[in-house]
Amino acid sequence: MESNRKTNNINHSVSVDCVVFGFDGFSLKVLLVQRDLRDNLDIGDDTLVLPGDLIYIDEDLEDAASRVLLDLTGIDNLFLEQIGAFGSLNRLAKDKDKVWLDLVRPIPESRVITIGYFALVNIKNYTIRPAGFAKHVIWEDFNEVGELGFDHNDILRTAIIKLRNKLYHEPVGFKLLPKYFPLNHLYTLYNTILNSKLDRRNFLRRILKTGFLKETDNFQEGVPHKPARLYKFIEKEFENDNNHKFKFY
Amino acid sequence: MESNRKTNNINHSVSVDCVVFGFDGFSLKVLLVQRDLRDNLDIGDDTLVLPGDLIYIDEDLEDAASRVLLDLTGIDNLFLEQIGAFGSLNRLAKDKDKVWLDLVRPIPESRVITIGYFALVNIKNYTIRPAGFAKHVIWEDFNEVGELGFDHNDILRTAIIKLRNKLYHEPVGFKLLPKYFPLNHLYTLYNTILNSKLDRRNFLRRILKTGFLKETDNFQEGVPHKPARLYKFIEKEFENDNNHKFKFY
DNA sequence: CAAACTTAGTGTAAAATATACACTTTGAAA
DNA sequence: TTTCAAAGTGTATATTTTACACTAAGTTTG
Repeated sequence: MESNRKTNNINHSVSVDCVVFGFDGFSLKVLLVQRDLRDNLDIGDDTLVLPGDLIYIDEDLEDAASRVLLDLTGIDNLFLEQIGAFGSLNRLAKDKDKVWLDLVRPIPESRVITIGYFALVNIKNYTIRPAGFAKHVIWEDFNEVGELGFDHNDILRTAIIKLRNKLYHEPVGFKLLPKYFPLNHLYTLYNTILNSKLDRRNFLRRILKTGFLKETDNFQEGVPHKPARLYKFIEKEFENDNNHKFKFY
Repeated sequence: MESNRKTNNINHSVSVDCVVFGFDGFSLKVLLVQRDLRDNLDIGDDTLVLPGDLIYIDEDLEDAASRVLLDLTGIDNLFLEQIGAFGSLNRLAKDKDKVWLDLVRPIPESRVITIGYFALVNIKNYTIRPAGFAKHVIWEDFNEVGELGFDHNDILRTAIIKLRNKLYHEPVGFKLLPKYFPLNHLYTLYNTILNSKLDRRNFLRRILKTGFLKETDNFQEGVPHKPARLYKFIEKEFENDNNHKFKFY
């Protein structure tokens, strides 16, 4: 991102790329950046890519992912989880990718392995970073994502699978919602992401039985129908090793 | 491994490390190598590590893992799955680790990120590679693994969690068994790896209902009791995206 | 102000699955 | 031919899932 960074403090073999998921109440969104404009180039390349960057030589992987997202959204301390490493030899081999690499990278021909991360954010919290490339950042509808640069479609594909599995086995859907939310928002979130139409009654029963939700005394406001009670997520211990027993849905 | 490899064909920032699981009928085993002897050093360092190596600059990640395991076991085409990337800044910072790096690596001080893989092998197929460092390779009982070099205990910890989750949701236990096996072997395998004592009757019923097992006309031989029927695994389509529905156990 | 509308919120019967046991069978060894 | 050890099968009960239906309560409309 900052192009004045000292070259010798950069690891030219390893980058991070981030899949940031958001939910606007209707559909699942992914944060994408326009790679051309991002670096103030003008090579007529409007290719969209995941936000990412080479890591510093003295930077932990997750810190690098955090930094990229902080630069981009101004939000710190996002929920982040590693997707895995992507190192296919031809991951940067598209013609357009090469043009971009030549212009931006000090060692354009070097082989780069990327570590994918995914983040879940409450889309309402997202404020465009005032300066710089912020205007070239978009929330793209997940189902309308086209061909991305590099191997980013692969990374995205892996990310959505991880997200779906997580949704089934871990209390993670809340991270896409504001602090207080009506149960129906959680319900549509599950339906949207899992691409299903769960039975509403059964969903509510099950989600409440998990014990991760606490009802509050607040209700929806400004809705043209009976306002629903707002719930909040209760932080509880959750052992990853036991997550097969846990059916969040 | 081969130290005559050309330095400029190596990516000095990225390595692979492999967790190879085996099952001997009683306990879960992990393949470990003695790092000192492996490279024909004599620095009085008997530290055990996971098999691994720097990747070649023109080598896919999984190919690198395969290569390491082929060198080690002579077995090709192992079941391999990525665990993730491990890139903590202090992952090579133990004193003993540094001594070893100084002796073996052309650029000992370089920061190395490693990609972990795990493999499941039928331990009976494992033949020690005739030459070289093979005698410094051991099958260690999983429960008796002590402090390993580098951050390899972290990698191992992540691997066992992945293995357990996989065992619950995917038909993967077979890969640790020979082609034909009695159901009881599968049963003890599950109990061993999951650290549980499942109800035998219910286990058998469930495992058969999955449809991934086919009975054969062969039976155990040389056992001092009623010989059990041998089963084999049926290759079927398995969608990773649907694996929450699938309870293998 | 009453009727219509929309989503909130709850009840339940039937089907399917999980759990907890117990018993029978069969080959080898004593 | 009796004993032993593990193979292999049955079932009653508890629990969970599924499928569906109804009532409640604000808002808007006529």
